[in-house]
Amino acid sequence: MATEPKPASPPLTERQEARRRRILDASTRLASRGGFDAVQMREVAETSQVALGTLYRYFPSKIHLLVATMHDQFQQLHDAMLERPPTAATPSARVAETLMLAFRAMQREPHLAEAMARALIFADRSVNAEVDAVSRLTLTILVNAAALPGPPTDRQLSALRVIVHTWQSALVTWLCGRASIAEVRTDIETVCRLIDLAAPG
Amino acid sequence: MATEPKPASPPLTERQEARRRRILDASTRLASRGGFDAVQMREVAETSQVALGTLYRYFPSKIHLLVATMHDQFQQLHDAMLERPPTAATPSARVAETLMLAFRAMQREPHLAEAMARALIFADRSVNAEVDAVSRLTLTILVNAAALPGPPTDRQLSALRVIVHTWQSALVTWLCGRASIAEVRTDIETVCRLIDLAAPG
DNA sequence: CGGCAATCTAGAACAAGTTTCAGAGTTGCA
DNA sequence: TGCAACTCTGAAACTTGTTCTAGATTGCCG
Repeated sequence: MATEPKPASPPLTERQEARRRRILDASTRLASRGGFDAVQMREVAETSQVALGTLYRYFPSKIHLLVATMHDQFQQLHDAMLERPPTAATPSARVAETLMLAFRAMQREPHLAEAMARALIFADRSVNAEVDAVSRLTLTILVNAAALPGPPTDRQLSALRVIVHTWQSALVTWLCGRASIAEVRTDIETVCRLIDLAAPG
Repeated sequence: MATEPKPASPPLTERQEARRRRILDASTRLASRGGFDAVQMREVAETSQVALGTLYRYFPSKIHLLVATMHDQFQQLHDAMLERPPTAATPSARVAETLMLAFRAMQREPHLAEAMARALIFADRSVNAEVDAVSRLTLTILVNAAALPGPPTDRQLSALRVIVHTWQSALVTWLCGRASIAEVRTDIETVCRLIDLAAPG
């Protein structure tokens, strides 16, 4: 699937690591301020003290940059969740709890959420590697949250994929004012029932 | 919700109607050829024999244009479905049947599907009116397909929203090569179970 | 018919993503 | 240390979506 020099990329030097971090931080800051449109490549380059060409060497497009930003944010979210796992009684309720927690985090930074979510869903094939990374991380978070008794079955994995789709769409729909929080909550609870429904046996 | 001059737009003259149709046809043709990127506003204008400024008067952005194109295509799909309603036994199976039918139509024109789907999910608030129109049409198609005994309940409407979200996401995921047809089918069947699950009582 | 208001046309201009390039700076390595 | 290869910088150029302007056309009303 991945044709880009992503998997076997050479290890970065310390300065390069620092540059990458500065870029991601600038992206996050600009996105938090004004959303997708406010993340302008020239400004990201300037803010992170890097030449435009260098920015494009690290992230080959604005979409790549924002998807990487999302991955970065999700990792922080994941760490936070490992500290405080969901407490609800059933797998579906735990997944719903986790998603609503994530949703509330997004509500706190709606512009950032908008920028990342739109980049993620707008991404085309050239961003597959990065999008897959985010998907895998998301799935990991949800599998952890579900805390199923055994390893997830195919049906449960399908249910989780559907849940992720729904969560992403609901997020965008809410961000665009086409759905209320109440509808989002309802839809998330609705779709999370699939987990119990897909229980083995 | 709608702030644009959409609801009470004055009736178009015959020539204007013809221009609009030429534009939508050009958009469809270009999208079928090369997808989202191939729909270039200058080329749409040229192909449809209309000045660039006029194109922007009819459709205020590329996203507006592609969402309108999707609406146009769905209306044709809807007409086709009224002719041959789904035949499966349960509401969820009928909805799944309809969605897979639509999915197969998309497979026949993958570039067109990509262009429309990406425009739809990328659309921001300024396109709300048009996106809502497509959502309403989609929901209508599915409610018809389900052929529920009574009017749909809130839970069933929520289930249908989730199904639409899933269908759209699955479509894009498939178009980007991030999921196989088999996964798409599985996920659609998975999510359609929500309809039965949400049966009243 | 004459004229006004809206619409359409052609084309330039602008904005932001992306590419390119020459030269300066770094790094790895013998 | 010295050099070859790679990386970074700064700036200009290019692409495509979008806006603007000036002048022609159209549609309509008296």
